[in-house]
Amino acid sequence: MQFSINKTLPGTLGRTGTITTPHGTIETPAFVVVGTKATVKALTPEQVRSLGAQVVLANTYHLYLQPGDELVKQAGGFAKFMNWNGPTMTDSGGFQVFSLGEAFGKGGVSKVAKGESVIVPESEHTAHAKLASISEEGVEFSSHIDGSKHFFTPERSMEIQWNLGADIIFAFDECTSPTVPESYQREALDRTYRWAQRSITAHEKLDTENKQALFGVVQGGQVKELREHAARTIGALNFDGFGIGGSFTKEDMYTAVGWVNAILPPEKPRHLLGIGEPEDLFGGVENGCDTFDCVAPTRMARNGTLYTKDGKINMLNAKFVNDFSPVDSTCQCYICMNYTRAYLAHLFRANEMLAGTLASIHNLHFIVSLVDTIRASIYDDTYCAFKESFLTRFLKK
RNA sequence: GCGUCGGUGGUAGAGUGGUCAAUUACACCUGACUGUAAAUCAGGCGCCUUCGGGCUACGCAGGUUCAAAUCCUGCCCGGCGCA
Repeated sequence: MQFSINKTLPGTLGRTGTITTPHGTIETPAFVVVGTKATVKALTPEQVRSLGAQVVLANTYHLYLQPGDELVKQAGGFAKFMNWNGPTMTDSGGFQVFSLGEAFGKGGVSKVAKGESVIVPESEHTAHAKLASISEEGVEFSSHIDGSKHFFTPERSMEIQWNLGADIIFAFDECTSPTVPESYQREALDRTYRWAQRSITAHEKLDTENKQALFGVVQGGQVKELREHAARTIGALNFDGFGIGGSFTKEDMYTAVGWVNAILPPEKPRHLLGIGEPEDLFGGVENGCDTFDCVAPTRMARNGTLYTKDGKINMLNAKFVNDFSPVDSTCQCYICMNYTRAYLAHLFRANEMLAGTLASIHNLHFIVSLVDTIRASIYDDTYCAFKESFLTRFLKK
């Protein structure tokens, strides 16, 4: 993998660039489409391609459990397996340490916290039922599919990701919950650093020809000192790029990302893990992130929420039943050119599979082309004007 | 015509004297969703309310009872059986 910076966004950490992988290039900033189980839910790869996506990200944990990374290896890697002819990434499974561990069963805990800090005092921090438990060696977890026990280590994650065969892979990290105290954040951060070193060592043994790029993951929660420490230490390791992970408060997300990217080596690409609501992308780009992935566009789509330039709309709302206008009258996507809100509303109400497909095409097109436009606006020197006009309209109530 | 079973909220269908404004499901209304345990989840769903409560409701009309969706009588409507 190679990365070149093409232009910078004056007065910010933002830049445009090109990532060259063995399976094609990624013009950055770019939105990475999530295809967890080697499928972008509800879509064919042709649809994913034609909506403008450049790169797909799959998940180590999920593919390891089903159908198994050995089988994916036999298939020629997950890209070939799913018939995606383009750049790919895999997440390390580190996020599942969070979602199946500390966040398990807690509907209110997500990686982006609402409002003030949700850190609970150490004294009130008690163990909850969960599917994952962490030790220095790695993470023991129970399969959410059949309850069987498994053990992930940095070495195992590297091995699985090698078998899955993505162009860009991530070091095994611990994504902490926003509900844990700072003392734990610190402990987890140190462990993630040691896991990063082990990930590099393990990957070097597997990938002797340097086919896969390995990105280290910067954690540190919402604490400036920890974030900066992580950026310095992880940034000093021999990674090809970096992922910024963990939990944020919505308001502090961009500043936290800025702390990190001010320190990370600028010549290496940075991926903001799991972030991707429209309003978040601007903050991410300005603060030096090159790529983003997020399940929001596809999950929201399947659940009936669609992006429009005037904000999100819920297609299940009664008012759309006889609304024969397009989802977004200014959108050029296949859905907006060919279908009405009333039709989408009907498909959702009738529980037809096509609802999820059409909505996913629209939402992904919306996000992917939003980031494309952000990129273009940096080249054109119109970024600030574009951001202003987009956000004013998108966020107005 | 006789007999018999049954008529419950938008629908299906529980309930068979008080704890029933009525289980449950679906439908309907609204909200949530950020490295996918997710085509998922949560709340609401008779009318009014100063949120204490008040009012009207289980085919219709009467009656028994302190108390009826629940018991009795008549009527109306539907299924089935016999003529």
